[in-house]
This record gives sequence, structure tokens and C-alpha cells, in this order.
Amino acid sequence: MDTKDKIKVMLDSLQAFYPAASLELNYSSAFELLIAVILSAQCTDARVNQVTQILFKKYKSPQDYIEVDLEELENDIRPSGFYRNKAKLIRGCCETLIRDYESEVPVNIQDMISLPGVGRKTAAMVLGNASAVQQGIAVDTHVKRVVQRLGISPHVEVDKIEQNLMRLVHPEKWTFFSNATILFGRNICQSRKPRCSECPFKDWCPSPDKTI
DNA sequence: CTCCCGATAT
DNA sequence: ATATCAGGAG
Repeated sequence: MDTKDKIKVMLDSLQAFYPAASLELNYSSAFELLIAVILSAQCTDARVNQVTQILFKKYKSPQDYIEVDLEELENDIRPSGFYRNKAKLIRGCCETLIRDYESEVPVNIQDMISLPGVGRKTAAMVLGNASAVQQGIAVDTHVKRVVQRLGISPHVEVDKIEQNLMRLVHPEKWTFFSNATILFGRNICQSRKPRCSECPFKDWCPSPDKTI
């Protein structure tokens, strides 16, 4: 089966499995999602939601994040891990939003990745889910693992994998593909103990039983 | 490439 | 004990 067919089969199955694939992060604006995605690095959604439930009541705007002491912000996001890094990134991000973007989250990917703490994965995820703008495919650890196992992209660099996927998937489906593949990677094609017997692609997957 | 960080699954 | 979890910066 060639790569194009794999993508086609994949999209069909994912539509059936996850007809309305969405994120499991809680947010009520592009700005909140931006903060949530920054916090989600190397951290589960459940924990991020736990943190943001309190955080979003206290911090409503970019200004709110730069007015408190850095230590206070660190303390407020501590359970998400990497809290010193993340606090600094959030501060820098909010400062840039205020200075260059009138406190609004940009709606194109070039502007997004200019923000401290925002790479293509975060940018694509925020744009696709909160701003309904599909300018990239969020290649996170799940998407990377799934497409590697399925033999869809030979690359190991996420940027190259993304470029590859953007050629293979119609732009209107970029966000769906990303969201659904992440769910699939979390629920079926897991990193540690993949549930290959339940996988709709087991007949042609070149990496049966967790070889990657 | 390393570092940042802590909780949880295995 | 150790690998991993919705990464990105230096």
C-alpha cells in the first residue's frame, strides 16, 4: 500500500472512530488555549486542566500575567512541570502579544511562531482549534509516533514530518487529522503498550507490536 | 545536543 | 528503576 492510500484509509477510519475529534484541553478563547498548550509540554491534559481551572479565574489577559511576580506565576503553574521555563515563556509570550499584537492572539502561523514558547506544534494547535485557521499540522509526540509506525513518513524531524503530511492531507482536514491522530495515538497506538489487536490498520502496519 | 520538571505507568 | 507525558529554547 502506498503512502497516499495509507492516508486515505487512515482518514476514513479516524472519521469513524472520532467523528468530532477535538482537544481535551479546557479553554474558552484562543488566548486561553495558547496558555494551556504551552503548559501541556511534557504533561498530561488532565493535569493542565487542573492547573488552568484555577489559573484562568485569576489571569484573564496578557497584562495579568506580567503584572504578578514571576514567583507567583511559577507557583500557580507548578504542577504542570517545567514551571520555571514555562513561567518565563508565558511572560515573554504575553509581553510580545501586548507589544506587537495589541494583546490579541495572531491568526497566522508566522506571527504565532514568533512568540516565545510557541513552535509550529503549538501554533498549529491554537490556530486550528481556537481560531479556525488551518495553516499547519500539529505534529506532537503522538502524531510522530503513529506516522512513524505506520510507515507514512521516513523522517524523524517533526518539521519534515509536518511538511510531508501537509502534502498528503487536504488542508481542510489538517486540524481534524491532527486531533484524531493524537486521540488514536493516545488510546490505541500507545507508546508503551500499543493495543494492536484493536487497531484498524494492523493488517498493513509495518511496525506490529511496538517496534518503534 | 541538553536542559527544564514532577507525576504516573510499567 | 526508568520511560514517558499535547515541546521549545539555548
